[in-house]
Amino acid sequence: METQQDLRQRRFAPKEVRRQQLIEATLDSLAENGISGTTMANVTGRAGLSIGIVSLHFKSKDNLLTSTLRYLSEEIRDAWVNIYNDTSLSAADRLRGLLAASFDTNIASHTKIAVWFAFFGETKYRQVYRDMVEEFDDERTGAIEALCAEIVKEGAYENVSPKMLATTIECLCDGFWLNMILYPDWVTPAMAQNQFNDILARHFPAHFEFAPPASDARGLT
Amino acid sequence: METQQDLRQRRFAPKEVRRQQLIEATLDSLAENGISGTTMANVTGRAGLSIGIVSLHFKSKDNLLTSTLRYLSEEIRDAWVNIYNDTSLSAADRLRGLLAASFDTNIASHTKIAVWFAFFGETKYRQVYRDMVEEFDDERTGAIEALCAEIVKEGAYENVSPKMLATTIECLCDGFWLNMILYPDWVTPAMAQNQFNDILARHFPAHFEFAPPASDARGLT
DNA sequence: AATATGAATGAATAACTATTCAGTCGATTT
DNA sequence: AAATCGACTGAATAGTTATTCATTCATATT
Repeated sequence: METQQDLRQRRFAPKEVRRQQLIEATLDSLAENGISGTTMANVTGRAGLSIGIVSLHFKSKDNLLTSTLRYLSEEIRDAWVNIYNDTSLSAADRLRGLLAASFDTNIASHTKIAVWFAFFGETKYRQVYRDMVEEFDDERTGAIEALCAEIVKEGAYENVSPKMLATTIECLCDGFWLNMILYPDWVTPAMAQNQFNDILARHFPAHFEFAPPASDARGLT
Repeated sequence: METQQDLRQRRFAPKEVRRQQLIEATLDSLAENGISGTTMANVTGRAGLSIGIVSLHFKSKDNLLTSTLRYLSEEIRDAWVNIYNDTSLSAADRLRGLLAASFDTNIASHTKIAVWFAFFGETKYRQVYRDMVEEFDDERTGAIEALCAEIVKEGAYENVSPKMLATTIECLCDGFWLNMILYPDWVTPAMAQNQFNDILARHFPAHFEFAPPASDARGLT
């Protein structure tokens, strides 16, 4: 049987294999060097291919970057949508699952988070991001809001605005992501999970439990 | 009397005026074009000066960027430290003031936030950021933690970890900043203030009041 | 085995950019 | 008024990078 790995090493491979191979090399280069340091030579060198290969499979560098962003955004959407759509689970479990998916180490690896922020760093690509991902972002915020609304209804909670809480959760996600790459030793996915749980327990005490305080007390100065 | 503005227009001006002028042009260029689009010609052109001026006042482009980051980080530190150090205010008011300063439109303008994220976007400058700002970041998180601890003591609140809450606040700040430049029509400084108030009211009900729900209810779908 | 196909190569090109530095020019001093 | 000073200029330089395309070569077809 011929594996993907074999195909990559061979001189000729199907277009889709090469495209994926180049996108992954681009992810690595963007994470390591940012947009200004990501050159064609760098990307193709990482992939073990020649300079000219990009113009063959993607017309231009710009198109390669755009395709890379599309790949990332579709990957992360797939990750949370599956859990969100599983209506056999309770709303609280679906919310827990959606957040867990957002900090899964495959989806939110150091490399991939760094690439997101590489795109956020320049107006030009921030616009590309908006044009491409705004719909997904809206969908995701809407999903979180819907889950919060369902939990509010179940628990007859007062003084909780699902829309407001959804926005807070989204912004907090982004903030954790940023601090995970700025200070990886300090901010970890486990910490993010823990803090989300705390926030949710404060809003929905019948649905979420406070974590035992031991893990945090240790860190107090 | 000779104003700063006059000095800028003249062929000769003191070094400090030129340095500041170049830093401001760099801020604008970084916000508009990111790091990869910020060229010497672009920066000096904006400042109405010639190409060679950067090497005269800053040795290199790299030094210009580093100096720009230092300027930003000192500016934001000055903004919150003044309020934090005013011990005539209550801890709750000092926390409110610190957060208000972080979303002040001079400190956290669209341009300046975009510049922060330009530096976060590339590993190389993320490292520069860490080396330069980590101390300030620690100081700020420590200040927020200390204020939270004081409020906890005042209110004899249980189940609130100052360290954990400080981290949440910091991450939420960053998340709001990002979304303010990604979706400026959706996420505004006023919204950020409102959400911080809600979070704090949930932790410290005797110190912070929930805002009237009217402003949010309008937005519900 | 000969031919055809098209994926892949990489040298060459054209465009761009940071840095340098000899010369310019307004202000100050003598 | 002449000389000095030093902030400023911008053409020239050296280096980098995206893009192109004639050529190479593994595989498929006849």
